[in-house]
Amino acid sequence: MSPLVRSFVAHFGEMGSRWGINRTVGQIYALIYVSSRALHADEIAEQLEFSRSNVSMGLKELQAWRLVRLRHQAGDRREYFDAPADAWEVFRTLAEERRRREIEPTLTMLRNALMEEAGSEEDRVAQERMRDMHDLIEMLTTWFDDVQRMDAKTLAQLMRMGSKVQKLLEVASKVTSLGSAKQAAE
Amino acid sequence: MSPLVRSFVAHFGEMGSRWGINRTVGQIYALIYVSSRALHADEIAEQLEFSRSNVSMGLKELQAWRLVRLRHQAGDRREYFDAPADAWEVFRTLAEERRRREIEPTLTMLRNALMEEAGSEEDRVAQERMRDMHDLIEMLTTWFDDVQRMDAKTLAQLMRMGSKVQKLLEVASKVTSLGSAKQAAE
DNA sequence: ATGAATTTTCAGTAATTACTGAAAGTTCTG
DNA sequence: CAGAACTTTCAGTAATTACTGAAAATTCAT
Repeated sequence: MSPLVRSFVAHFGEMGSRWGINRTVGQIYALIYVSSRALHADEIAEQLEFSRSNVSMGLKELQAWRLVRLRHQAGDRREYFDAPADAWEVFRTLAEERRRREIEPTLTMLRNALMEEAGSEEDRVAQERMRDMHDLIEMLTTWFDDVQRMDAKTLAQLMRMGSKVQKLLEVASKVTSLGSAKQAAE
Repeated sequence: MSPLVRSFVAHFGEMGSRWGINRTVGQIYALIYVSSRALHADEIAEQLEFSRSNVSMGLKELQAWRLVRLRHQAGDRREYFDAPADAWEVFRTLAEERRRREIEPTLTMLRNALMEEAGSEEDRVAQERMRDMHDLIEMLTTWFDDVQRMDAKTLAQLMRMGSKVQKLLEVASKVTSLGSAKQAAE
């Protein structure tokens, strides 16, 4: 492993452990991500100096996260793994998985809590806070769904605009049916 | 603690441990967040059945994340803690802290790696992947900065629009100087 | 200053999580 | 279908992380 790859892999190990992902899994992913070709488990074990079984478990987890893909090479029985190179795709996958694993269960818990009859003033306040949290999460995820549905071009355009979109919205509101009366008043 | 609060606290404990945050810290935060008034460390220790010192450490960490605020009550020497109730503010704080702790160091690492001379074809490919990742992260954070600078009204409007913003952008591009030639061609 | 009330630190221990090697399982080839 | 090539599982152990209680430090009132 070159020093370049080594530092990338090490950094991802550290970062992985700050997220729920464990260090070795982060390193395995990093190695596959920067690699120009698909790798098989023995190569990974050798390069990172992990046991073969550790690599096996790590790959299983990365597959569960859909961050790596299983590949087969003609005339070779071993399983090879590579990772999508498109960073935006990776980001999207991560977002989807986190949503499924963390966001959805949280929303379910909050909804259940909000269905309960508040037994006290304390509970009433608690429910109020939970409702705010629920509504924010729902808004953010709905919005993110919409963003995902946009094509890459629109998205890039929107991002490039940044806060200038504010101006655009102001203008837009003046030409929509709702805005026209307001425009006349101004 | 009512069953309502108990389940909220328990859930946050679980979720905390999936993020880098440890379980007890998650529970302490959850308790403070849903509470109608500021709490002091002994109350928290008693309610969650943690040792006083564990609570002390947890509060220190939550303060470092800027998720709780230290308060003083007149005529009481103890330190009370509460949490901002506005969910959007909480989200923003979390995003800022994660950025400082995780995103910025990652960008630094990537920039350093990209300054290095690639010593091999393998390194060249690795740098290419790192550049993609760097550019995506930078785009997302720049964009997020812009979003943060928007006022709440614009933001809500933008979110409510969701993917309909695509139509708006199409229209906008036709009335800008750059878009006018394109429009003529169509 | 004294000491009571409170918070923090930290060394030791408990609990959890990660990792390994050996064994079992699977898949393919001849 | 034997056995070679490869992957997975899992019980045991190592490493890490979390938690506690005792002691030290801080803060404040008198």
